Amino acid sequence: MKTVYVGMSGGVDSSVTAALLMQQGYNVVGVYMKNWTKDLPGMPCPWKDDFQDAKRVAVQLGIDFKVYDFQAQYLQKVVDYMIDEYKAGRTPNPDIMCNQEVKFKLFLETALDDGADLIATGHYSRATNGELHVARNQDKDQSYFLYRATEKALKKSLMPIGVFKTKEEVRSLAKKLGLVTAEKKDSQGICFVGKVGIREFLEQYVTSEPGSIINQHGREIGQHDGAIFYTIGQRHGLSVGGGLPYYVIGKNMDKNEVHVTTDLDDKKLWSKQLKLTSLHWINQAPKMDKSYMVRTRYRAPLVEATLKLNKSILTVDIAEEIRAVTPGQSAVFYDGSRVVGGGVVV
RNA sequence: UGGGGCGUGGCCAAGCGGUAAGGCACCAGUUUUUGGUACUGGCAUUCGGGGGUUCGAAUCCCUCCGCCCCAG
Repeated sequence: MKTVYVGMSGGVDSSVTAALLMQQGYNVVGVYMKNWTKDLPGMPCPWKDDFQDAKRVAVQLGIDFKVYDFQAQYLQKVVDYMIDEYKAGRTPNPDIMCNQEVKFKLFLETALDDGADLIATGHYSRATNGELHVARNQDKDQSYFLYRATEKALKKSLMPIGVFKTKEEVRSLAKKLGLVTAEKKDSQGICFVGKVGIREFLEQYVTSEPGSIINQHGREIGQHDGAIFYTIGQRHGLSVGGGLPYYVIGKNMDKNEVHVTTDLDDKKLWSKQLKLTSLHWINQAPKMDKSYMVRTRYRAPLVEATLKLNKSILTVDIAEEIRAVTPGQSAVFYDGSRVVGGGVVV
């Protein structure tokens, strides 16, 4: 009998994951990854509740339960990365980094050393034969966040939630099994900070100064309180009114300027070509003479693209214009249902 | 100082005698395991101040205040 260590976050999905694997005959061990426990002003960290829920489900299922304390590594690999990226004027995706460094590396290695044959997570995605595929539930598909997992890690990973067509099925199964997390609300926001906004989080770690907001004609139309807080395509939070909404089209970190436009067709708001770095391919590198489907943000519709590699930079020509492509964010390629890999927008 | 124009919520802006459109911003919520987007809802008992005419005024009259433009 194979032993699977299931990452249990205290949510429905990972609860059902553990239950399903038991039914499938695995020896299941539940693991709560303690990644972040820090309270922030006005928003206590929900880790204790989540931990309790994970533990309760483990007890309900009658499986062993462990806690892995990854706080130090999480801080270094995910939080520091995130803060550094923001400081550099980019917009990072901490959850992708969390999957790459913590769930499918640290957790995997720790579990294997601990006696596991495999690990499992509650992701809406499918890991089969070292390949990563989209979830059957197209709406919830989380493969975007997983493109930096390695083939080696995927060979050791199970994602049983990926076969469900709807979230309702997962919930009703949880209900049928009487799991205490059956009705728990989906989590959102940065995985570790909970509902706190990114801005409130950043304010704890960086100092910022007021700067100019410049419109498409080069006119200063207002002041912001730190260019670091803004990202491409953003509309709210500028506090400048009068006529049409303003969208961020760029930043100048040296001058601490935020550039905006009221023109929805502004060239700087749309891209037909991307430059990617930090490339990561899962099975083998994509072919340069073939077209793939790509998305530059979670849940965005897939668009056709062709790739061209020179040195370590991948140039991607897209079939249609994509709005607000943002440096620091990831572009992920698909070949049918299979995730090919991707890279980070320069 | 003369001549003209304007002053409506934080911003832009309709209304020009019948009891305050709309947009932006903001706030709340929905969607969402990043950021962002989008969607829904909320948001002026009051129209620069004061007085008057009228059944009734932001809309007419008087006056004061503040802007803007053109003159000389």
